[in-house]
Amino acid sequence: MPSHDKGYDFTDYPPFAVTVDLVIFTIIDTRLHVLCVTRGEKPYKGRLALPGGFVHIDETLEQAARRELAEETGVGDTMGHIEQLQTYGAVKRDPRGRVVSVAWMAFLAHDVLLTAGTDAADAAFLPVDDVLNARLAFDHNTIVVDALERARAKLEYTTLATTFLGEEFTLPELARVYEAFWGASLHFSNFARKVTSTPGFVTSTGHTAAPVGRGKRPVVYRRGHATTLTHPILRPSHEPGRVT
Amino acid sequence: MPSHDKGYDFTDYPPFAVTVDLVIFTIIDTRLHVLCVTRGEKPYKGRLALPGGFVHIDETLEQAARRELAEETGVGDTMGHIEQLQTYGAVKRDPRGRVVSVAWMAFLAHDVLLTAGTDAADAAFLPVDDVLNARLAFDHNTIVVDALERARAKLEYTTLATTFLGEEFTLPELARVYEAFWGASLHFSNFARKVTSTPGFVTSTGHTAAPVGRGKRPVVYRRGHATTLTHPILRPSHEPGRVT
DNA sequence: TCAATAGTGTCTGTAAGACAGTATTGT
DNA sequence: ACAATACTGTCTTACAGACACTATTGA
Repeated sequence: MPSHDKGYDFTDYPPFAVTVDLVIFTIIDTRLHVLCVTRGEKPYKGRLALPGGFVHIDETLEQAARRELAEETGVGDTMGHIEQLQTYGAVKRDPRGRVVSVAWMAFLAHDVLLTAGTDAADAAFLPVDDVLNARLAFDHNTIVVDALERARAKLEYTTLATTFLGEEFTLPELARVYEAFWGASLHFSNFARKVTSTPGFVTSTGHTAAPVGRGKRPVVYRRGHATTLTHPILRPSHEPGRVT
Repeated sequence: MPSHDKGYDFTDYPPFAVTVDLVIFTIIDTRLHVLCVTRGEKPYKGRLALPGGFVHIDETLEQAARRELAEETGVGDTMGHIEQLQTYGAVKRDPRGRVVSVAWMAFLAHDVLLTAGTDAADAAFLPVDDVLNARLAFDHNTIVVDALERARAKLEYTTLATTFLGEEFTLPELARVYEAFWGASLHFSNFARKVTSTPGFVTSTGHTAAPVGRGKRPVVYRRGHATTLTHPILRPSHEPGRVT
């Protein structure tokens, strides 16, 4: 029990445990995947769960999230994208006691994951549909649903789709990121025109990549400096994101 | 220290305190206000702060937020709008020890506040600019900035602006809600056409209200069933919301 | 009558969506 | 030659923004 001796007492607060849980998205072979672990301890032993763990007493929430991310995937701080999602605090969400969990969402390129050595043998990327249909531990199903909806919405008005790709990428590859998230095939010709005409979204490298199958060589692009889109790339469903 | 006797121990988790803090917005006389309290205890005694308090061991985070909202304003659960904003967990954000705060944002109509009796004499609605310029306790300045940006963005693509008004309202009143948040005068004629042509945004009552000054009687509307807007009402600045 | 408020009508520029057409590649 | 991929061009429709104009009210 911490006593900081500053003229006031702090011994009578309700004792909580605080954890972080991560929804780590990546795209493997045009399909969206989420990192899951199999729990080796009670409670929910043997069940699928999101990676996460207790926040240390001397680290911030973001440090805890990045630490867990590094432990499970091996990627460093500069890779990809991470942001706080929401905090879950139902009274009985953890049978061990009162645990509040700060959920985070991370976007990673899959080729980064291949080079980064992960020693977590119990962790695996599963297709998002399989994760949604599985019975996860705790309230992790809810967290995945919330993260997915938030991620889908953010792709519309940010340039974060590029974080799923390497340093260099082609427009068809970028389009497949959107399609993986939205589950719909978008009109590529209009997509390409929109992306290239948005200032700061992508910049051409001038050279082309190897042809895909028997086709024209696609132009190779890099990320631009823009982070938000004035004119969003809307989902083909034409329905706006449900916002909570 | 809770021991639930389920075959595993839970005594070695780091001890945290969890609080909720509320950014309660309302519009008074066309200006945006935020509820602030003056702290009567250490730390930061005498300083302005956001209303909030410790989460009880047997209540959810949302219950704690709604309890604090009711304590400070006297409004019930069905009034206005409340949503979770973000959680703040810097290591030394509270000098008493390790406190994680779940921030919430609430939208309330001012006339509701007048009828609801509030017994919190230390609480007062202050103009948002004054709050932003004041040195608040803890990291509450950051929380207010984050809440304001989130609120401004949500007005664009939701119908939440109506939560600042009574059951019945006029289009000029609704326009002034947007102007209060965005700090810019919008083109009212286009605004009125857009609002009335958006299905489910507002429904006309058929009758008119008293004239404002020497002018035409405005038509009285009620809220529609829509919650999100397919075609957002964009800020006149034409800059999209900065998203973090 | 005048000024202030609350709209309605109209015009223009821009962007989205559909889709035809062209260029480049492997088989 | 043909099919597959990666674009470019064009057309239509819709909406945003600007602004002129009308309607109603009090001073």
